[in-house]
Amino acid sequence: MPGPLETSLSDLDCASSSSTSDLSGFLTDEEDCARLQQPTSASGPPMTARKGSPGIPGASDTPRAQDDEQERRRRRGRARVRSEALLHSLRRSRRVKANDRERNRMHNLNAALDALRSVLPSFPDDTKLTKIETLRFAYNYIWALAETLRLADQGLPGGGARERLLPPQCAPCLPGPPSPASDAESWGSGAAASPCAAAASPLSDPSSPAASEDFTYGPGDPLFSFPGLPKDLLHTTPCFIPYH
DNA sequence: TAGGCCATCTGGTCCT
DNA sequence: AGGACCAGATGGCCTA
Repeated sequence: MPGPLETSLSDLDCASSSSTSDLSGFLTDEEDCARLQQPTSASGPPMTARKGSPGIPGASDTPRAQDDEQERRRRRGRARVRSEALLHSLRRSRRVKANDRERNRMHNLNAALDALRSVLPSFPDDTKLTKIETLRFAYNYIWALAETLRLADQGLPGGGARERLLPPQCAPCLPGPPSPASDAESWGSGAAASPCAAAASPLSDPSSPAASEDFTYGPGDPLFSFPGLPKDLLHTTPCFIPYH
């Protein structure tokens, strides 16, 4: 049976962890608490190993000396449980705080992604782009806009050599001047591990707006509007697809 | 029901 | 020491 001190400390520890909104970590907490609430005898081996060794020589024979020894053991046991509980409590509170910060950090990241989604051309059916789609789409969109500006500066109508229209990440697909190496992994896992992989079959995905027969884009296009973007840009840029 | 996406927890590492 | 960042694990939800 745990003494009053052990019980109160363990209860305090469990209460502190359960008072948080942290639910998934709660199970392990309960296990830890259960461990902490084990009877003092459960923390036994060190105690039994010391049996009879300390104390005044010759005095442990009397009943009074045996009582004192037992009391000392009980105190040591209580102190040990108390320090373990405090350590656990400290670790737990740090973990809970770290979880809170991490949650907040991810919320900020998601908010930034939402902000990014809000400035990207939207689809009519209110489909929310996934995170990876948002990033890919944003990349392509920025590139397309930059390309539009560049072509406008050159007085070109929007056509041009295919090579010139490829974003740097697609360069490995083609012979030509070197450009920054693409990091295929950064484009996520799955079928389209890189823009180049996506470029292999630009219109193959029937769910892609670009695959639709009546697909158009440009000012006023209800499906997939990239304001001011030269129309043939899409068809000359295999990487220019929001979906993989 | 399998697979994709997501939120959350967690422990490790790096930075201030 | 504490916070930020990261990647792995896990479980829930949704859809084909």
